[in-house]
Amino acid sequence: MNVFAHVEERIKSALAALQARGELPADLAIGGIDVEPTRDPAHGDVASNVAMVLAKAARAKPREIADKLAAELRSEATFIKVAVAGPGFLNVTLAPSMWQGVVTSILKEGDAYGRSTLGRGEPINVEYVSANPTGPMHVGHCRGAVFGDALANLLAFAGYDVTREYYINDAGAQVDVLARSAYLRYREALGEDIGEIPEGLYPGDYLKPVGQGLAMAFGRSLLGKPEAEWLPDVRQVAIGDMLVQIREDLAALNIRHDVFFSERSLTNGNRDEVAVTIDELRAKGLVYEGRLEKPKGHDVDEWEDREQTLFKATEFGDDVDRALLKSDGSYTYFASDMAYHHNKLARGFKHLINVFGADHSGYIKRMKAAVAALSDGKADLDIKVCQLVRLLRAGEPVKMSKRAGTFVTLREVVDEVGRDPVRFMMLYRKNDATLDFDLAKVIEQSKDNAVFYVQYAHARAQSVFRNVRETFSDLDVMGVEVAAADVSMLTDPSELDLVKRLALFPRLVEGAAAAHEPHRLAFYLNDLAASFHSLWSRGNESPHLRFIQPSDRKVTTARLALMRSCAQVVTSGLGILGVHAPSEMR
RNA sequence: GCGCCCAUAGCUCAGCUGGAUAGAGCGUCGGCCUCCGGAGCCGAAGGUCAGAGGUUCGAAUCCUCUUGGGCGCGCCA
Repeated sequence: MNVFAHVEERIKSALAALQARGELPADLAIGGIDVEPTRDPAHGDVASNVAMVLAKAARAKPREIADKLAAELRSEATFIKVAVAGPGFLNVTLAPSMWQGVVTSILKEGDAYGRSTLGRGEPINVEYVSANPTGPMHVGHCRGAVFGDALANLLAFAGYDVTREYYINDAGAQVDVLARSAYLRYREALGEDIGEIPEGLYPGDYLKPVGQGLAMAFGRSLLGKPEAEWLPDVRQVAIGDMLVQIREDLAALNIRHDVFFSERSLTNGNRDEVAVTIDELRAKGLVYEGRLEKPKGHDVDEWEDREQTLFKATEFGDDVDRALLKSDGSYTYFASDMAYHHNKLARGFKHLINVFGADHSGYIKRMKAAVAALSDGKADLDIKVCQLVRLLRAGEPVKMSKRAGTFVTLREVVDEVGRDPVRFMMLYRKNDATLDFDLAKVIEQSKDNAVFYVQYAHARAQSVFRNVRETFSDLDVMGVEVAAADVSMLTDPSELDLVKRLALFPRLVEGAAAAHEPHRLAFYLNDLAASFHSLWSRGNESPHLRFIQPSDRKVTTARLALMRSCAQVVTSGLGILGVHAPSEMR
């Protein structure tokens, strides 16, 4: 049961009643109504702005409408107080049974509590990570990976049919560099002294095993041949090895993708999907041969003013038209990416989400333009940009240089601080704000650290479940006696405070899913844990508020029900974030 | 030069797509362990929401400008 939905429903039927009696215009457009928790308990439990929103269209004063609605709603049995306040807020105080009933429904729904039909089962494609397959994942990839994964979880929880996708950039010049670098390691594996790795090739040691693997597979057969003969084979092996490693890195973070989509596959088979896409755009009159102006204020060496094949991105809000072919006639990355999105649309996705790193933010407009053009405006693309992560250790920046091979890998970070803290901290911030990630602080188990704070709440609840067996040996915490507990015994303000927080969960899930903002969940869980810990401490001061009351089985059962529903929401919420809810912290 | 993102308490950040008196954590100061886990709880101090206009019943939130930071700027990916 969603209490906010319940109130909204009652308000709407009250409006209908007023319209039926002619007290409000019959053709009044009902929209934009908010039903939200009050910030101040003095305003009751739930507040709505109905009257203010409808005032103009109804040509009446907000307070007048609110008064009429209030009169109508006072007969509602689940409302114990309906008041009009301020500029025209409708403040509703609910009967305690409404709140207590939340506990019962959480236990009834179990891990389905909070799930939503917002997505109506519609397919949605979330593309994230998509790191170049030229090396192990480094910390820079970490945030986008965790964000995309949590967002995908959240959307699935909110009723979407989610496909998690990784775009493999295996067709450009970078993978050729990878192949050359691997070939060098191959020669090294066969005993040759390769000396310093030349400028422009990847120096990392991670390619040594690739070289050894090539030596095993090909023996000396690739030696002394021209590059054109060995490069495709070496490239394929190297990319394959890199992808294996990337999947392992992702698995360490509990991340998995449904589809790994190869850029090369767009042009590999009988059908050149890039050409098809460009033809389609040409048929729409969106492709032309032309010249671009040299960008101002930015040093572009060797600018060559030449005619090229361009996509009319400016017709869809981009700043300039974008090139589809390079000077050597091959496709630009953007052309391939358009074909890739054309492919997504062809697979039936009308909702697309791409997770980008901050360094790709300049790419947003052209990508949105591409999807708008390809789908004739019928599909939506949301691009979530994850800002940079500053890696610190005890306040000092960790120095990284990709050239010197001293960049910190994702695996190193996960191994050092653990999966749960990494995931939670990456999500405990808006995606478009920069993030300081301090390796020393993240493992401190204190309130500084929201992960442990939230997990601790769950562990404490589990601890009570263990302890209760000593008092009521025949009481099964997970059984029907608790599920059917008399929740009307939950009357203490701090108990109701926790219940109200639990009641917020479904509403929060919908808001976070609609906004594509999983971080809201992390903050919610922190607040929920605070309510829980507060209630717990009340028991330290007032023994009659402890969960286990040896002399009162009914009260104990009711409180166990509350604990169980809280543990359920913590588990569900952390689950969406991909964080484990432990039964003990020791 | 242009585009995008950011600016909220001493510090790190929320603020539920425009709601009522702007909230947490850390830090500072003061309290709470004979019993369900003190990795916790309770309280106090701390604000020109960068600045100036505008939109309206109502703005930290939306629009314009200014200031100060970050990222990016034909054929790289």
